Amino acid sequence: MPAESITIWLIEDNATFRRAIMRALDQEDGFHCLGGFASCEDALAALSHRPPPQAVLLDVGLPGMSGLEGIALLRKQAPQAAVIVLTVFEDEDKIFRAICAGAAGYLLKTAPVEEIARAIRDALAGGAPMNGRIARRVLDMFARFAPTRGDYGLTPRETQILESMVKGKTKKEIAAILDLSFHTVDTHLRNIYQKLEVNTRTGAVAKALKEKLV
Amino acid sequence: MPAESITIWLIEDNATFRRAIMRALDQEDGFHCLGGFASCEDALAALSHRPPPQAVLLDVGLPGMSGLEGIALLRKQAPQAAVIVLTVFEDEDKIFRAICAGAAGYLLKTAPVEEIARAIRDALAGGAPMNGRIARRVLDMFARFAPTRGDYGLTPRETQILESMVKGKTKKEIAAILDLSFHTVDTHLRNIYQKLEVNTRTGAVAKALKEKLV
DNA sequence: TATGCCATCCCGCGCATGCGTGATGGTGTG
DNA sequence: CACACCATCACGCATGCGCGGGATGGCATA
Repeated sequence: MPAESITIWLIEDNATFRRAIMRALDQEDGFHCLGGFASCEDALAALSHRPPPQAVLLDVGLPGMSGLEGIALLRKQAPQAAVIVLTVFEDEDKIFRAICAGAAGYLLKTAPVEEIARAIRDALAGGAPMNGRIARRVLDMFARFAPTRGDYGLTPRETQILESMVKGKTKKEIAAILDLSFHTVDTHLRNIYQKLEVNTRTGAVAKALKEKLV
Repeated sequence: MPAESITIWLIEDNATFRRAIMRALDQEDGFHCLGGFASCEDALAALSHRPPPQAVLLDVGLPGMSGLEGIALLRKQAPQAAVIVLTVFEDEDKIFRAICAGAAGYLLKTAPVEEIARAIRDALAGGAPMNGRIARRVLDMFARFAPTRGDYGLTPRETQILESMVKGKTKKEIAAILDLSFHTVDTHLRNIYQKLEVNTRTGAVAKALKEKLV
């Protein structure tokens, strides 16, 4: 095999589909599909006695080990391999978890072979190939993460006390840390509760963390 | 102008670059670059007496209003317009904030006109065009968000109670909600504290939220 | 059968918390 | 000069909480 050819493994339980993809990729210029596995377990076992590939195409939704776990394990045993998820699922949770597990790209199974080939090259070049709709979903998820930085008009002192509270300190401890009277802390706390529209420290901490105002 | 042509505005302070891009895009098939602005303020003002375009190319790092704020305002006044960020910056914070503000895509200024054109079509088709490196960065950021989904071996019941606790409920309230004795909730709570290695409800809630185990 | 693990329930002590109701002084704005 | 807002401090009371002790029954696995 020529030095510049890209080594690929494919993990996909449907044997027909697997072979079809492997053959198609192998015919693409510069690709070498060296491994076909029906499950993540098989691929992981192979990693112990075979050199890792440069890219792994992984179908999530396999029998046995969840594909999501699979990504994490593959990434651990072959960190330099780019794991590209192939899936029929488009729901946010799956996408999110795949990305968190370290997937380098996320394609739909409906993608033509040329797109898959392009994606592999892209991933190895440091990119993150994604189907357009998937990419949009990722951005949407992202946008939903930090938008709720609500401003409740907390004063610096109140923010400071809220921070200590998030760390699990009691009023007495906070008073000691900030060199204040217990009563002062108490008053600040009440004002915080009012501004955050809560009436327990638990509620305040929850709101503070959820809305990232600490 | 033909019905199927795509209307575009460009916001870019460098007049030479702006005119070059506008001309180039206008020559692309199906594009109509109708507006060129030197600042977000100008574009926003134009929105009040001109129909919004389908896509806005926006250079962040402009004088006056920050480009990041600009995105949010544009999105508010012309929600249906796809805002694509054009930038020289590749740092995570800028990318992150642009995305949170609602950018539909993120391109580098070094991109050739064909790529820009493709990106606009992609964005309008519901995609999220991104430069490959940018996309990778987005995924990296994402992965860094939820890495610590630690497993503390909480039982279903304990998880359930932890959830209520995060909502700010007292032990008595939780008991009522789950139709349990107060004492039962108390015991579960103690077990939760032990497993999470905390000793206050505040600490438990903080840990639960930080590590996303709710 | 024994040994865990889980979910359920019970009592009481001491301290922390939430809240009502005050007060004082500083700072900045109309 | 009021007025608002902030930071500071104070007392008391009812309730909630953390924790030290218990207990029972169910359901697995060894």
